[in-house]
Amino acid sequence: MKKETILFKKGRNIFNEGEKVKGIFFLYTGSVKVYKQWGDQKQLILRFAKEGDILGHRGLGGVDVYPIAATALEDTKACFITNDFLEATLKTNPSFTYKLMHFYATELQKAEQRMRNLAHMEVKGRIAEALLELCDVFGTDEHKYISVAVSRQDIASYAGTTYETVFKFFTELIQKKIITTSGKTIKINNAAKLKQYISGHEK
Amino acid sequence: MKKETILFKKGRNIFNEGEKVKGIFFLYTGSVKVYKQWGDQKQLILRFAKEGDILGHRGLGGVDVYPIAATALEDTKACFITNDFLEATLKTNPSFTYKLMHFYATELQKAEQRMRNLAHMEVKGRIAEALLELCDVFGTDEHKYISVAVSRQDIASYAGTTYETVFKFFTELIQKKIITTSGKTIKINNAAKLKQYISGHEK
DNA sequence: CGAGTCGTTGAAAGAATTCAACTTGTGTGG
DNA sequence: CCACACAAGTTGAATTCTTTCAACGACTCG
Repeated sequence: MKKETILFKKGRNIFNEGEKVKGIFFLYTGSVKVYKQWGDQKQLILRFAKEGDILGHRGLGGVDVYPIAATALEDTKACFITNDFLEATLKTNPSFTYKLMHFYATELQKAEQRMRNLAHMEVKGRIAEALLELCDVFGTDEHKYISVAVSRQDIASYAGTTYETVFKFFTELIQKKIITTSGKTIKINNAAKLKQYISGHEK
Repeated sequence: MKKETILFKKGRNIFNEGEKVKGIFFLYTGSVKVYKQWGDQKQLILRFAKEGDILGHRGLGGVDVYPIAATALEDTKACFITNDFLEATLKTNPSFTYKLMHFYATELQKAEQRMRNLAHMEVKGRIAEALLELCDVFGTDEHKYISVAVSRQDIASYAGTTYETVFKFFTELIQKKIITTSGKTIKINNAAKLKQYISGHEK
């Protein structure tokens, strides 16, 4: 037993928080949200992943249960790699280990950057950041719309705020023509103005 | 040039955010805060480190400047390891690389845990968490006081809140005899009650 | 003995969430 | 094809939590 390709339908859970770690995934196609739960209702989305990204690597630290959950945002194909195979590869292929270590280091930096933002940036800034991040991760289609339809609830969960707050800020942004929406997809018209909401917040 | 031991006086910066990465540090003695700046006045403390901990390892991800700063909380001795030496060790010693990778994976988990807390936990919970974390990292002296005197400002920066808010909550905790203070040091009398402020927050 | 800093406190202001209502859309069954 | 029920989208107002501001007393340093 080594690798196998699995298809996850849109909305399906790939793995759950607290579930025993069985291995890691490489995404072939599709997109995924990775998140942590808080109470019943609230979640914090840690990261969006797309083709080429690794998933479930958080299972490698100490404990043997996933500290996070992952759900497919659209139909997603992933290659599953068992722990045994992964461990064997790490042992025989030091340069792979080295690369993976660098990957972790980068992820850590990003996580800490975001930690600071969650702590000190105001909500509008965090939502603006979330939009730019989505654009960055998923890219845009031929009409400059963000390629994946992410719900406002998910944007809220990513920015660490509520659905309504996102909604109200979106209304403001649309009025100012900084973004445009069409159904569930979003277009950023003016990234520069969006970034103004982020800035270093000096009074 | 390989390793050298350096002494940092209390309050001294070990390295600054944006500074070019020169290597990493292992702490022999003392304690350190690792933080990110926000604007002029605000900072978010990411982590407290003590003897035996690694410092500056965030410099390994992609960019070659430290994404964070570190300051000694008390007189601290550290062993400095240059990048060259570190890289050489990583290349010749795969099991070290493997361990370092695991270390990163664990740090990443902790960071994401804390991210969720910053996003969804209310302030009192975050302060309570900060106290328990301090206790966990630094341990207590013979009178059960936390071994290192950390300023309330630093606790605020760790919990992502303001000095005054920490102060007021401390007053409440002291009244309820959940903690005791003596000068700048703190004793936790009732960890269980402190944890109540953290809980899963279901209404 | 001021000047200034730090610790302490209360009150005001502000930001975001929550709540509740209303509108729109969707689907089901008559 | 219409009527009704239910879910989802939209909005404003009230509430809550936290921060900010300002003032006061204590304590330290020239």
